[in-house]
Amino acid sequence: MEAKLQRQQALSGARRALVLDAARAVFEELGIEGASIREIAKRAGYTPGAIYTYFDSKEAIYAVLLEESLERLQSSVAKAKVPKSTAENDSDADQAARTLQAKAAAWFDFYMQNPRDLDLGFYIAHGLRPRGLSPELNTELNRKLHAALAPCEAAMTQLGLGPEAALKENTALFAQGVGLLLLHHTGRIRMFNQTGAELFAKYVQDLLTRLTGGEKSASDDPEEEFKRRQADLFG
Amino acid sequence: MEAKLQRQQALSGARRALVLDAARAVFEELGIEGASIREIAKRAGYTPGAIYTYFDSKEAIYAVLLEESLERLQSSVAKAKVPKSTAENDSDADQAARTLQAKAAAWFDFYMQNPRDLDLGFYIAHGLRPRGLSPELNTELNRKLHAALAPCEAAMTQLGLGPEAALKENTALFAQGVGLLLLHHTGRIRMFNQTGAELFAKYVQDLLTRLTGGEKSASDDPEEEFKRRQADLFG
Amino acid sequence: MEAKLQRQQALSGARRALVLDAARAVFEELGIEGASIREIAKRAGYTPGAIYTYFDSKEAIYAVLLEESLERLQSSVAKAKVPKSTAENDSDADQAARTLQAKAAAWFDFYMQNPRDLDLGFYIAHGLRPRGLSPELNTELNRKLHAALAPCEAAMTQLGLGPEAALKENTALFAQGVGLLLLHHTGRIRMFNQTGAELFAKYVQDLLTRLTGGEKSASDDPEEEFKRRQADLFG
Amino acid sequence: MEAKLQRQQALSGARRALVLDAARAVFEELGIEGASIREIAKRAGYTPGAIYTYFDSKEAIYAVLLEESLERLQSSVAKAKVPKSTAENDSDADQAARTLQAKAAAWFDFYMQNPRDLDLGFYIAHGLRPRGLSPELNTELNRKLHAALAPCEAAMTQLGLGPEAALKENTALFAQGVGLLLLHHTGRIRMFNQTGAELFAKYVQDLLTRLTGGEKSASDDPEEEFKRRQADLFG
DNA sequence: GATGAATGAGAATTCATTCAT
DNA sequence: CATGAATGAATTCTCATTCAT
Repeated sequence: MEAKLQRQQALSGARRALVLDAARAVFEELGIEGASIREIAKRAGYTPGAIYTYFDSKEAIYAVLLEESLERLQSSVAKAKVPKSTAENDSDADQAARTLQAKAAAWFDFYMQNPRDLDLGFYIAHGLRPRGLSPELNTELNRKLHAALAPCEAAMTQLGLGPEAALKENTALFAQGVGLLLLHHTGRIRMFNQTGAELFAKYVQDLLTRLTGGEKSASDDPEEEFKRRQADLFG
Repeated sequence: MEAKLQRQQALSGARRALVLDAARAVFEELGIEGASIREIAKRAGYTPGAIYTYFDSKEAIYAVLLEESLERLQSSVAKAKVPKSTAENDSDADQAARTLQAKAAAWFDFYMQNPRDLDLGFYIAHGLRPRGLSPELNTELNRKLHAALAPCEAAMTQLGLGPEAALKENTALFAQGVGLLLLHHTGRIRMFNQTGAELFAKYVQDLLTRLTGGEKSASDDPEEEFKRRQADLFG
Repeated sequence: MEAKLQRQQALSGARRALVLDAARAVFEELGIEGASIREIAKRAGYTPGAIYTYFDSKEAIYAVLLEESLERLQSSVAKAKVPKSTAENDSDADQAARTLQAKAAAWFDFYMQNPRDLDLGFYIAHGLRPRGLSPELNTELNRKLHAALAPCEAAMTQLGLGPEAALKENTALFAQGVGLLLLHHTGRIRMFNQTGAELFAKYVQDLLTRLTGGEKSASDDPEEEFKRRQADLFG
Repeated sequence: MEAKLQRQQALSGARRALVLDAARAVFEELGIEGASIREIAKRAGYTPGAIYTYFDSKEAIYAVLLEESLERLQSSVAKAKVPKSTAENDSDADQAARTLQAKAAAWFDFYMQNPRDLDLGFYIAHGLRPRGLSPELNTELNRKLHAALAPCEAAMTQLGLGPEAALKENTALFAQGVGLLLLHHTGRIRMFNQTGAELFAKYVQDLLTRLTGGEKSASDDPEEEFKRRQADLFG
């Protein structure tokens, strides 16, 4: 009996996942504006009405997808490896610097390779403004985004910044990344003959320089380090 | 006969402008998602069908509106006054620094106060990807955006950067601003307890520090300067 | 040019009327619950969307239909002929009595023969309670209903009732009629082995007796008069 | 085995009753239009499909509910107390008059305070015409309604009316009440500046006057009696 | 140049009902 | 007995666009 229940729940979950997969695929292909319950149902092999067995509304699907997305983001950042030092005199600050670089690159890279996830994040901001989002969910989503960005902030604290300053710098870092990603995904970055990744790496580099007073860099040779970071991003 | 033709063309242009005015008003009020040909027509005193006398499609209206928007942007930046020095030993570099600050603040401020223009800019990037945009128009739009941002780039060159470096820094500056604006308009910036304007001013400040080796600041007292900038932005 | 305009307006009105006719037919056949924009459009030879060229909403159609209905009701009452007296000693009171009988029979008869019009009247009372009805429209509809029932009230006044008493009696009269109509149209009246018309005539008769102190009847022979009324109702 | 069968039937009946309770609550709260199998099931703690174990269709639920409603109506009327006379010379006719008043007030009051029950009664007359109602059930419902109204009819007989006349008057009485209730529940009565209860009491009063030739009233002071009746209705 | 009419596709939901499990 | 899944048809309404007049 328990086994049966488990099987059923698994099935149910699987079918729900099927719908989510379909929704993801639709978003991927048609974008958020092109997505519709009709289309999602069609891809999932369902009647439109059947979707409502699994989700209360279209917005509810968006919300779940976004939650998932943020979880993947956080997981990506968490899993990002911080390179070990090759130098002898590796200080705590050096370690923190490498952490900042690695974690920042991780979230930037995530959105670089998953543009629709960025869309999703800003969709709720319907025309760049929030809507259809319960305050609780909003809080939850903020929490998840924060969690994903927290490692960078922690690294900055270790580099000597106070909590307020660290928050400020982390916000600026996030803004820089988001701006570059937007420019990249809209093709506007080409107009500047730049790549988003390159500029983001440079930003992080400059940030470190600022934070460590220029004395300490994450690598002895900034140029070399820069190229390594590049490779990391798209490796 | 020629006179008649001219008169007719002038009239036509005026009526076209009427439609554009209506469209602008609709976007301003209802946002891009809320806009519809019906609504635009109603406000212009036309029936929906009549709109197609002046524009081939809804997207065509968007495009023209965006062009206009970029022109206003450029004009705002051009008109932005660079403060005269009060110090005796005012160098060219000091002048360039003040220019950079003023011009950057100008475009940032423009989008801060006209969020719909930002929407418009990114709309064409329907879900953050271009659509309904001919390559020629795209090029033209890029040109106009570039023109608006050029003063900042020029100032950087004057501060000693080579053309490539200046372009790079200008791109980064733009990305930073766009990121902050996005965060601001979506309300996400509150999650960081920051204001976009403040962080943007800080970014420009840090940029100047980097460019002038820290010796020269646009103002003798960075803190005071910072507050002045703030006032500028929302004065 | 004027002729053209007139022709167009006539056409437009005709098409609008076409939709109304279709709506009326649908109501007639399917009842108010069975009516739908789809169905109305189909009968009118239109796409559902086309209906919205003529009416803002489904409720708007209902409203117009109901207004029309009340106008027809009023017109029916207005046109109802009051029989001349055959007696020599015909007083004003006799005349008023005959008026009351004729006018009351007129509105009762109207709803007897047009059950859907009664439905319509009470539809707005969605499950016996008003909805989707702007206060202005509601007032207007009330006004129209009042106008249709006014002649009865006037007759009662002439029979010596004060304004308040006349209003009271008219309300009771209307309630009696409505109740009987309801019983009739739902088939419940058969359960009483009665006909609505007969009972309504009796009510009016009794009312007259009450009002004239029993001395005066509209006819010298109540029974004969009663049968005449019956014939009137369904003649 | 029989015991088991009985137990099962009892259980089944209880569960069926559970569904009915839920349905009643839903109707009470949401009205007939707002009711849905889904909602009823939810409140009964069931899934929609389960409802079909107990009822063949939505309409079947309505029917049972209406039967119950009529039983409650009858019970209300049966339980209605007839006031004892305070006068010395209390005749049978006086007693009958008081009975008529009390019983009529009882059913009127029942529907006054339970508007949904009235809805239910006329729902089956979907748009004022029967549907989804088997002839047998219809007969049964009629029988129940009759039973509820019978006491009034009996009182009239005691007041001297022949069977036919009593039936006729009872029908008229019912029609009057139903008409007033409808006017009341749809808010239309306000348009006449009247209250349904007041007018119904007056009707009964007039009826008694007619039946007793004006000599006998249920009370010596009609005005006082009238006020007492009012209190009865809404006490 | 402009209108009014109309299309046809599409939007998100809701619903009573069925049925394998 | 009850569930959960699914259907399929229906609901009102919106929209960009076309086109004869």
